[in-house]
This record gives sequence, C-alpha cells and structure tokens, in this order.
Amino acid sequence: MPDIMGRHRAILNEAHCQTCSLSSLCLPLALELEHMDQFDSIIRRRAPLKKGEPLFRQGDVFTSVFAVRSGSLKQVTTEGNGSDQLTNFYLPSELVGLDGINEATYPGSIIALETTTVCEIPFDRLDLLSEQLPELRGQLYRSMSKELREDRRMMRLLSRKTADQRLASFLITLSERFRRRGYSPYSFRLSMSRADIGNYLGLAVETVSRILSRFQSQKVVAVSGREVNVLDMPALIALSEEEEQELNSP
Amino acid sequence: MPDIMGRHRAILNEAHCQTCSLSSLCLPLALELEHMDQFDSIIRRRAPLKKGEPLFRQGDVFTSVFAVRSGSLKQVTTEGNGSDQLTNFYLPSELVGLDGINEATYPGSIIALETTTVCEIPFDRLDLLSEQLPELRGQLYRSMSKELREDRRMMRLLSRKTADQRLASFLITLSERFRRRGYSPYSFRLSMSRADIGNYLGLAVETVSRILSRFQSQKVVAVSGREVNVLDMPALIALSEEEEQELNSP
DNA sequence: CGCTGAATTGAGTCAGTTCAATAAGGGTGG
DNA sequence: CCACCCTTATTGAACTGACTCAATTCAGCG
Repeated sequence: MPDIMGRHRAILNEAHCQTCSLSSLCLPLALELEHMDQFDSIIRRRAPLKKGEPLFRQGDVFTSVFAVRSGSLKQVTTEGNGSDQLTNFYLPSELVGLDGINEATYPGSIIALETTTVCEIPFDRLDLLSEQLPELRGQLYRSMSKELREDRRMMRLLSRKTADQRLASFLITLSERFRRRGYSPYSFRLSMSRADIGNYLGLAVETVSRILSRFQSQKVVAVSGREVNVLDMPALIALSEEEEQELNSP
Repeated sequence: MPDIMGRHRAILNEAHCQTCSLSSLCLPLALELEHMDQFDSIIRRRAPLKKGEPLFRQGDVFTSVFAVRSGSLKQVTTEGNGSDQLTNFYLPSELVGLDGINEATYPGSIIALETTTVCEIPFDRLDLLSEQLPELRGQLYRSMSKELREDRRMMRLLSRKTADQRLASFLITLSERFRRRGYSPYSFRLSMSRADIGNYLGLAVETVSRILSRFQSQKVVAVSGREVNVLDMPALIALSEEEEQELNSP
C-alpha cells in the first residue's frame, strides 16, 4: 500500500510544469519560474486515457483547455446527418479545446488514438491568471493565432492539392512535429488509421493506401503497417509541392 | 476651407465606437460606456481603401488588428510558386489580422473588394487594455475561437461537399451574415468576382458560373451579374446539405 | 488459432477540370 | 455620350483524378 501511494505520488510529481520535458514547447514556455508555479497550481491532472476513449464529446460544456502530455488525439466533428469529419490531430505540448471558448460547448469530440495523458487547464482560472501574466496572455494569443495559420494551410491543402501532394504534406508535417519534440523526423509510428488519415485529408481510404504504396515503390518512404521511414526527404518535399495548379488567381 | 475641415471633423466624429452602428457586433460589444471610451481612444482611423487596394500585404510586420467599418475585403495567401489562395472574406464588424499575432508578420494580404473603411487597433495597446478589461479580453478570445470554428466548417466544406453544396453553403453563409448586420438576407450584392468565389471554394470559375446558372434555372436564386436574389431559401438549405457522403467515418 | 476489422489492390465510373470559344460588362478617353 | 478595349462571365465538349464497388490479404487480439 505505501508502495502504491509512493508510486502515485511520484507520478503526480513528475506531472509538474517545472520538470516537464515539454515545457519549452507548451503554454507556460515564456514564464519565469515563480510564475510557472502559479500556472502549475491551476492545472488539474487526469488519469490516462485509453485508446479510443474520449477526452470530451462534441456538445459538452466548455470548461477547460487541455495540454497533451503524451500520446495523441484526434478531433472529430459529427454533422446532423451522422457523417464525421476529422479536423485535427494533437501531439504532445499542443493545446486542445481552444475552439470551444466561443460558444460555451466544444464543437467536436476529442478521442485518444493511443494511451494518452493530458493536463487540464480550467479556462476561467487560465483567463484570470493571464490577466496578471502578460507573457502567459501573449502565449495564449499566439497559440490561437498559430492554429488559425495552420487552418489556413489546411484549407489550401484541401482546395488546391492533389492526393499525392496531400499525403506528402501530411507526412512532412508529422515528421516536422516529431523533430521539434526531439524524436526522429525520419522514423516514426502513425497513431492513426488509414481511414483517419483519409478522412482528415479529404481522401478515400483506398486512395491513401494506393499512394502510400506508390511512394514506397518510388523509394521515397518505407511503410510497414503504421511504421513509417522517410527514405528521401527532398523527394517527399518535391512531391508535396510539384506542379502547382493555377486555379483562378485573385 | 473651414467647410472641408468641418466635414472632416464630422467624419472623424461618426467614427467612434459609441456612435457606431456596428458596436453590438464588434469587439467592444461587451464593454460599459466608460470602458468603451478607453477602447475608442486606442483606435486609429484610416482613410478609406479603394477597390483593389491592400490594407496590408503578406509578410508585412504585424502591428495591428483591424475592424471592418464598411465595405469588404479578401485575404489572399501567395505560395512560393506564385499561386494564390483566397482564405477569407471580411464584412463589417469582423476582425482582420488575428492570424498575424503568432509570427510577427501577416500570413496573407488583405485586399479591398470595394471602397472600404476600417478601424486600426494597435495590438500592443489592445493587449494592455485587455489586461484591465476582462470583458474585452473575453471578447478577443471569443473572436479568435469563433474564427477557429469557422475554419473547421470551411475544412469540412472543402473536404466533403460537392460543388453544388459548396455554392449553396456559400450563399447561405453570406445571407446570414447580411441578415445579422441588418441587411436583407434575400437580396444582396456580391462584392467578389466569380474567380474569387471559385478560388475560395476550391472550384474552377467555370464550375461556379455553371452552378449559379443551374440554381437560377431551378428557381432557387435569381442572379444577375453580382446581384443575388434568394427565391427559395429552404431549397437552398436543402441543396447545401443533401446526399451527404460517408467518407470513412472515424 | 481462428476471427474480425484494417489494409491493399483492381476495375469501372463520374464530378469537376481543362481547353476553347463566345458574350457581356465596365471603365476610359475622345 | 459613345466607341473601344480589356477584363469578367457564360456555355460547350472532352478528359481525368479520385471515388465507388468488389475481392483478397493482412494483422491484431481474444
């Protein structure tokens, strides 16, 4: 029993911003140590989510944003008629739930793609703290602004790019995100299914599968199930950009 | 000369939040009168933009966000290779430039679609004021969050919807935005070209033109150049939703 | 070790594009 | 005010990238 308690305490201890390996990427990145204590004190720990478990569901009352500690999640929005749209993947250090601030409920469900831990940040506390800490406020504005930018890139991808370009862009973006988090940009594991990738990129599963096979036969990547090895990054970048179409320039 | 000065002063006078007809939709919507004075004092007036004139260009240093007073604008992002993507239209009371906070430069150019006036809100001043005024801060968070939501809807449109559904959704969204601003939701003028619409919706100009013609022959709308009359709103709504496709649900 | 969902591969179809040609606006200068 | 030019819009015909349908194969898991 003391053993279990000890381990439990240890887990809670390592779940502090001051000792978190993600602190240089996460929301409190710009904070002084003393301010980080303040920030840390408003955070609520959460039991790890299992694969497939929701962090919250579409329509739940908005109370908090969440920072991903480990694992990954997907955001899924269900339309009236029951068809789903996967609008985002979230990796460690990224902030989940920012699009819920506006309407008091979350606009999509967030589902764990693997065993995943998150830090819960109650938004009213965060807002109050951001009043006192300009650095934190700035970081929050920047996080939202960054997501706006990424959305614009995604719109471009969806409205202009071919299936090949979409897959290549997707792999490059993932690779870059892993790199920034200290993992290999050349060798990683996809936590999402082909169906998820297709849904996210606006492609049929079959198309995703076919194109990954072709990339493999072109020696650009080696794919085995969900393991990906990028063999020729320059070629992949070229694939993501090639033959831009000129769809009525404004 | 006194005449001109007089008129000039009159223009400046009417450009105050307290007397602005948009105040119930705009950023200071939640502010008490005395706080609105404070907000009003940080705003910089701008000479009206002529059609085609840029408010700022992609890559310009980020300094301010802008509230549209009258007219309309488009956001255009140019990729390395010179192809453009139209990522947004802005109508009166909407906030322009929020996606520039993150990286110190604006990620796209903002171009007037017609004669357009805006209020410039220097972001450093806005940030400081938002420290003192929780209502203002909340409104700023909500504005950004709302834009995130709208981006998600746009992604859905681009990855799931047919050309017909896209056009119908576009017209409905415009109609709704006009309605909220006190204009007729059934009769309005498009300030953007067919090419702009196509670029925004990820369609060829020809497709936009063809579908508008078909909607017209179906008596759903009457289109004459840039004048639009919605004849059958329920039908238009049905067109925007019909026959949802089931692209690999997550 | 067998079962069930996930992934791959093939064949045929179609929505929306491209290419092309014509018509309609909308400024501008005489 | 009108004629001209150039941009914008419409319409037609042919083509194609990605989808759907279908049939295996593979992988993870109880």
